[in-house]
Amino acid sequence: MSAVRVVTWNVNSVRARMPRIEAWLAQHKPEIVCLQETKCRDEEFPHEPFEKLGYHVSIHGQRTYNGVAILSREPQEDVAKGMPDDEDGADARVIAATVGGLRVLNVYVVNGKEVGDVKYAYKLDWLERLSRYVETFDMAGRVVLVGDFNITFDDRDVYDPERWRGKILCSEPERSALAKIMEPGLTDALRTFTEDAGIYTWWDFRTRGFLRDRGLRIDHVLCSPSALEVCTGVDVDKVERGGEKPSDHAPVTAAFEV
DNA sequence: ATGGCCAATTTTATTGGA
Repeated sequence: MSAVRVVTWNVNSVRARMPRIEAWLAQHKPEIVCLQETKCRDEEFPHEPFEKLGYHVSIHGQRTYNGVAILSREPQEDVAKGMPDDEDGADARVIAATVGGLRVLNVYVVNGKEVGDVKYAYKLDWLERLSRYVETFDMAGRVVLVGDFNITFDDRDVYDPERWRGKILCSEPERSALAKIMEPGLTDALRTFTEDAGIYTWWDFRTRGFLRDRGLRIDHVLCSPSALEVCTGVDVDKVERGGEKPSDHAPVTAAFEV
């Protein structure tokens, strides 16, 4: 038995965040790290600092927007970039890898801008495509789907549920789309440990939301049954959201005993 | 009720984020 921690963290630009990321990894030494919004081309990705910290690195990058990466202390197998039905030039929002028998799928879900916007329709369509992709995963094995889902599950994930009712990140069609993705057997790992409201993973820069703890829980760790069996906890590192030049998302860590 | 901040590129504005 050994501990494997899987971190999901929307870093909001890997290059702008590098000092914070390096310090955090050096402090916590997690085994697997899934990054979203790396915001750089593959050739611009800062491989060296991660390799010096002892990580194998797989990336699926894109200039300016999107971009995802998986870091791991153990080597990665069967790295898959994007989704099978991605067209040429599709957003770089998905990467998967197998590490130590754990199939890790890292996603950066479309934001959607606002309900009714063309980007909202794109979000729902994209989620439908993700659902079909997830169906191809072997849920009898240990599957962990993590990332920035840009969707809350329910009122407990929202600092002011009435204000957000039906709005982007909280609308029923988004939540239904997420439920459909989970239908093959995925569970929101955090909710197997606590029913508490007020656990957030993102706070708006613009409203200085972190100062008043006005946040949303939109970054999730979803586990197949056999992964959930060995999951021992899920933690949001709010400390990392404070200080100088943080991302607007906090890292979320799921611990496994495998 | 509204605006606010941050990062990258198109850079002294614009776009996107959530």
